Amino acid sequence: MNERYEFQEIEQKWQKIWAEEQAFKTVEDYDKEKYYTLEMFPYPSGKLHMGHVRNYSIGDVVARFKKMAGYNVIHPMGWDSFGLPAENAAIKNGIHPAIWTDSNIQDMHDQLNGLGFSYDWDREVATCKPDYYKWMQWLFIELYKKGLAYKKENPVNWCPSCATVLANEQVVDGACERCKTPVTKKNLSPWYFKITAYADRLLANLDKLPGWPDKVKTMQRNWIGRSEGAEVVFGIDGYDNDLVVYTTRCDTLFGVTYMVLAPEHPYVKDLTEGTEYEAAVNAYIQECAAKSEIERTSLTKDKTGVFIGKYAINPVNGNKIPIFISDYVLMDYGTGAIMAVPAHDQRDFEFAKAFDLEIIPVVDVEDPEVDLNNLTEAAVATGTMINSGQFNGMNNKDAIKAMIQFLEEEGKGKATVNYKLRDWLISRQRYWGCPIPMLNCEKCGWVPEKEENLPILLPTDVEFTGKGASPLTTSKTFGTGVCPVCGGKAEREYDTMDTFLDSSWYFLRYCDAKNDEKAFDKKKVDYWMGQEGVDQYIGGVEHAILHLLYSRFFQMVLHDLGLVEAEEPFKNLLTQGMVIKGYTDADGNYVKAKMSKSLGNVVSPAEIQEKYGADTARLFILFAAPPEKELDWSDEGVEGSFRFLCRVYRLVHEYITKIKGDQTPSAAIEIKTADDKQLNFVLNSTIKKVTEDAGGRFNFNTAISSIMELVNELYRYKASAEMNLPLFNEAINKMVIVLNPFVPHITEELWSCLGHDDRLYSAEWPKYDEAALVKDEVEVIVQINGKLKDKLILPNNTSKEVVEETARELDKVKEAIDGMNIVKVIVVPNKIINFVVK
RNA sequence: GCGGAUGUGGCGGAAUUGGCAGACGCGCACGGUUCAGGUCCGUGUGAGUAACAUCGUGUAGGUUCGAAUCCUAUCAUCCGCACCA
Repeated sequence: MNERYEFQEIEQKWQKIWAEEQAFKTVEDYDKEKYYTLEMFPYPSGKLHMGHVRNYSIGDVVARFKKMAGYNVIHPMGWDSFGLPAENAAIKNGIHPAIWTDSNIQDMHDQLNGLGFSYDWDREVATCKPDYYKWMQWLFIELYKKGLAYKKENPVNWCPSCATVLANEQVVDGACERCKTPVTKKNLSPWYFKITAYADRLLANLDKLPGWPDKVKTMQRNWIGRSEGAEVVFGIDGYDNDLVVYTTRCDTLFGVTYMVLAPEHPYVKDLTEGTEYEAAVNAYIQECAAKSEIERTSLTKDKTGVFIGKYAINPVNGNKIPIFISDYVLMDYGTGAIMAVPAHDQRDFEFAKAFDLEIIPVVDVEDPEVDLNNLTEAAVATGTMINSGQFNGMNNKDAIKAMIQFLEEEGKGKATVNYKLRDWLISRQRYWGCPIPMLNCEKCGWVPEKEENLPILLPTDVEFTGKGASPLTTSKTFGTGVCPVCGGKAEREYDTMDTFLDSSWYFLRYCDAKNDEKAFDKKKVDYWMGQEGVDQYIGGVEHAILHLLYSRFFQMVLHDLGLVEAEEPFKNLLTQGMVIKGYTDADGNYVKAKMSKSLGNVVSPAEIQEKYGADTARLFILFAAPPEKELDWSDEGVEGSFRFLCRVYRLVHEYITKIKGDQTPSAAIEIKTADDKQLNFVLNSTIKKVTEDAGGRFNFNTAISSIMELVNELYRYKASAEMNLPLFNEAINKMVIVLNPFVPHITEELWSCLGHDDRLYSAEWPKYDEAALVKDEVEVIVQINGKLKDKLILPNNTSKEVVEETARELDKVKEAIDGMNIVKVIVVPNKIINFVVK
């Protein structure tokens, strides 16, 4: 055994051995209980960052622990390898995206191996490879056949910088989620997935996911945005069509004093054409269209709009009320039209004030501060109905139901449910993505490609300019195909798929990654996924809505298609916190922020690995904070972790010649002295703690701290007079095993040095001895009125009576109760005695 | 505005069921080892006091024999959503 901890030598040695021995290869064993550990696969940018290292270190501990605990563990890794950076690199450097991506994958593959992660590389997938995207295309067609994919012309979100459309979910604060460029509207005819058909199920199933963080579930609930209300039918004076609005406040129908349509509402042209209002209305529509999403949503205060010269008729009282258009009404929510009740809706109130419109209160709210005749803001509290005909006197909550019933009887409305969730726009006008396997035939219209013609390969004769239409249109070979229905000439779809499709089912492909006949075998997927999906999914919270919602949608669809058993993809979800680091800002203040190149507070995994080794990097990351919290990077902390590993290494080295090969079986180890007893106690409580913390609650920081306590105890013990070598040996061996999931290289090395021929990666997790955890003597806290006064050392399980008797004899207790009345004595055996005195 | 979280030493954090607040690590101080520095080993380290007392988990109340933990109010910070009718 080397005297010094030569981490680089050790790490390389064991990585080589693991590869040679195929240590992490997993095969289906249908009789054995499985455990699916999954970390979000990376985009192959070429370099790992600390966020990756944290994500994968957490996953690796889980995988290694569960394997040692006896599960058949699947722990795969792959590449989310379609996407814009590759294409941008191609535009900039003239390297083909495939070459750029392949080389990055190779580099990152090596970096992951360098950190000692226990992946089964036989299951590796890369979404940009034809053997993966063939099945992506197949799945697209399956969705199309089910009526879940459709093409529709629409004004869509367009990122001028990325030169592509974006899904609703990819627009953040009116800007492109990726490049922050303000999004504009463009009329296109993209493909959509009908995710709204699953809105209710996506919402309801969240209640069946207790293993997900509330934060993520709440975000998804808000995003789906279910709201219960009613559609109300208004007539329009001098127009044949009815005007349907959506409202959650049916109770306020008597308070409607005007109507508003979205500027894009289809009636607007009809209602104003050839009238004196046409010019002003068109001018306003132009003005709105020119505004970017940011301008339209950020200037929230000032309400604008135009009267269109027509009147609607209130179905409950026949009142004629003016119709306006305004951009505070959105075309893509509800019906694109609203009934305005300025007395009870703040937005309507602001608009009514700006346009000097009538305000009629219809709910006498339970708020003494509100003067209904002189409102300063909308009155939104609950209350009693007024000015509402036969509904007067009702509680307004009840009036909602009564009003809906009334409308339904009159044929003037019905109860409905609305969602904020929109259908998923999946077309992208870019090259580096999966081609959409659809053809447009002059005779037959849009038809799916034949299955035997899949995959539709990405052409290589394409120009990358970053401008204009989809790059696939520049290929001379790609565009024409044969109509699978009539055999005539058909034109291919030139757009590619959103890369979020690729990542919506990759975890299923891992279960059967090499299948070239199907997307995956159902039996294999059902084994690994089970009834409830991936056992533990780990990744950043930034995917709370996009990826995690899309994947749930996909899984449900595939479940409905009979392709998989599980209805939800991820049983348990852990969202790890960001890696942050302090730095001094321009004003000289020390602040903490997420590691980023622009702030200059980045620590690269490579430099840490070179200086201290992969084990130290992993240990520090796992020790410094619980996984779901932010991780504050500290260079001193890293050194502390390194020191700990040196300390462990030295301890083994110092005693290696004495304990190596000791064959005393655990059962034959005698516990003789008090020191022995103490060491045995610490050893077993550490095993218990690590088992619970690393295997159950995933609090790796406390698991590691308890192993540190064991090491400290071993250092204390070796100084004791009568060292019990078999016990010491046992403690060191078990310490090395429980440390293994966190720092696999050094522990394999020490295990081997200790004379074992087997490997820790396939070792059995140690059990703790309950008997060793029972102490002969316990410390009992003595309190007077809840304040600590003294401590008693008593035999374990001393009766309440004896505890009280003993405690009364203590000087400090005598002193405190002298001349006082003992009101009550509370005794919790083995823990505490409290005298309540007056 | 709505929703979700989080507030504990000089710092990262622990306290899993209401029962010794501050485990473990960093930092700092002192001692040993060393020619010396570093390493390593050991001791100490919430405030306060000569020592006790006492005070102490954002703030103010409350429940309880007993509260970091439960309840009410409030402040601060972070995150998400946001003209969703």
